[in-house]
Amino acid sequence: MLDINFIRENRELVKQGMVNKGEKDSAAVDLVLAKDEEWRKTVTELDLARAESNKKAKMIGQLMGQGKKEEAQKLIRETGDSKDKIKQLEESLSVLQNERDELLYQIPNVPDASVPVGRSNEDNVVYSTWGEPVSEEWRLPHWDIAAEKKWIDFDRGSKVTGAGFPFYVGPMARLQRALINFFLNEAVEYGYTEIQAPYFVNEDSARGTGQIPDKEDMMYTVPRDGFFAIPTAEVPVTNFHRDEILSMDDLPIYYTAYTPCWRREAGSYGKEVRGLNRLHQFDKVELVKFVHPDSSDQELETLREYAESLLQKLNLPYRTLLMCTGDMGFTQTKKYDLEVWSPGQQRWLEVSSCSNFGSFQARRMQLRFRNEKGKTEMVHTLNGSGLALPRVVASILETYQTGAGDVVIPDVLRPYMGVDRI
RNA sequence: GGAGAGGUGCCGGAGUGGUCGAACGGGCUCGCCUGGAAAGCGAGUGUGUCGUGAAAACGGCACCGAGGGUUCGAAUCCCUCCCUCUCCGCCA
Repeated sequence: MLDINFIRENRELVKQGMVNKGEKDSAAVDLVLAKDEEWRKTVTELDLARAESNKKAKMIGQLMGQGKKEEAQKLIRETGDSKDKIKQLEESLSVLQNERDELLYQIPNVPDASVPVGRSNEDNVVYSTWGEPVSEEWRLPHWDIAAEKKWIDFDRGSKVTGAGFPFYVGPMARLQRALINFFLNEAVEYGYTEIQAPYFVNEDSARGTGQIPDKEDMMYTVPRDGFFAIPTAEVPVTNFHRDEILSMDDLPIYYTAYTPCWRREAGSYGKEVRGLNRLHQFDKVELVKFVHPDSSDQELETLREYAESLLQKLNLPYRTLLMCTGDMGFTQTKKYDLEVWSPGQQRWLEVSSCSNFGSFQARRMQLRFRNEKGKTEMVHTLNGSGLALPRVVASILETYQTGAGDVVIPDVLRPYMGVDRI
C-alpha cells in the first residue's frame, strides 16, 4: 500500500496513476483522505480522553498508597463517564481505521515516470529483441513432440489430480531438474543467496506481498490450517524479512529460490492453456531483491539483464517488453516481461516478469532499514523470474527439435542432462 | 495427537495488580583517560502513531507472542489462538 502521507501530498499524481493503470475511477483517493482526516481527529480525541483517565488512575494509586481510601473511592466513582467515552471512541476509531485501510488497499502503486501510458497489452513497448525467431513449417508444437515421445502425460495428470497438473516422464523429468539446477547455479554464481522456502504461507504473508485482498482467487487454499499454496516463491521469500528493521549495511540483499507454484487460473481456455502454456502447477526459480530506495531503478535494470542472460545462454530467441501502465499490475511501479519465441506455435510466451515494487510491499510488510540518519525507512523490493520452467521447456522442445524427431540439448544443459540429445 | 514448562527491549534476565517503557548484567554509541589500545569512569541507547515545529526537538497515546475480557488501573488476573522447549505417541 501507499503511504497515506504520500497520498496527501501527491493527491493528483496518485489519482493520475490510478487512472493510467486502468482503474474505473480515482474516487478512492479523495475518500481515503477524507476518512484519514476523520481518523486523525478521532485519534486525537481518544488520546486526550485516555491521558485524562491515566492521570486519574495514577492519582487513585497514590491515594491508595497513602491510605486515603475514601478520597480514592470518590475518584473511582467519577471515572464511569470517561470510561464509556473511551470505549465509544475506540469503537469508532477501529471502524474508521478499517474503512480507511480498505480504501488504502484499493489504491494501486504509482507507475514510474518512465512507464508508457496505455490501456492493454497492445500498448506495451517492445524494449528489445534478441536472436532470430525461427518459423519453418515442419516444426511441431511441443505438445505433439511430448505426446509422440511419451514425455509429458497430461491425461494421467488429469486422472490423478486434474487438468493442468501434468506428469513429466523420463528425459523430460530430467530436463526439468537440469533447468532448475542450471538456473539456481547461475543465480548463486551471480551473487544471489539460495534459499529454500515453505510452499504454504499464512494469511499475513499473503497480505504482505499483495495477493490478499487483490488476487485471492488465484491461490489454492488449505482452509483447515489457514494456509495458502504459494502462487510464486516471491510470497515466502519476500516475507522472509517481514516486520524487520535491517541495517543499511545489509542492503542490497539478493535471494534466489526454486519452488513449485500453484495457480488456480480461473477462466483460462483454448490455445492459451494448450500443452505447457498455462498450468495449475509449475516450477520456477525466483529472484528477489531488497534494496536501498535510491538504487531500485538501477536494480530493476540489472535484474532484467540477468534474466535475459539466461535465455541468451540457452540460445533461445526472446523479446523484452516494457509493460504499459494498464497492463503492469497493481503493486508495481515498473515491470518488464521477457517472452521467449515458440516456433511450433508461432507466438511469444512469457517466461519472466521483472518488477520494481518500490516501498509498496515493504510498507505492507513493515520491512524497514535504518538509513544514513539513523531513521527507519521502508526498503524497496523487486523480483523477477529466473526463469519459469514450462514455457522454457516448450520453447526448447520446439526450437531444438530436429527434422528426425529428436531434440538436441542446449550446450549449457548438457552437463546436467548427461546426453546431448533426447 | 497427549502431558507439562515457557514466550519481556539488540542479547541474557528481573518483575505476579498501582508511580514499569520496564530493575540488573552484557552488547553497542559517544565522551574522559592513553603514545595507541585494553581495563576503568561518565552519559546515552526501542518501535509505531497523533499533535506543535522549517528543523532539531518537545508533548500525548499505544505496544512486555497475537487477539479479546475483568479492573479506576494489567507485563502481572481470566479466555481463545500462535509459537518454542521437555517427555510420550506417530512418522520420511
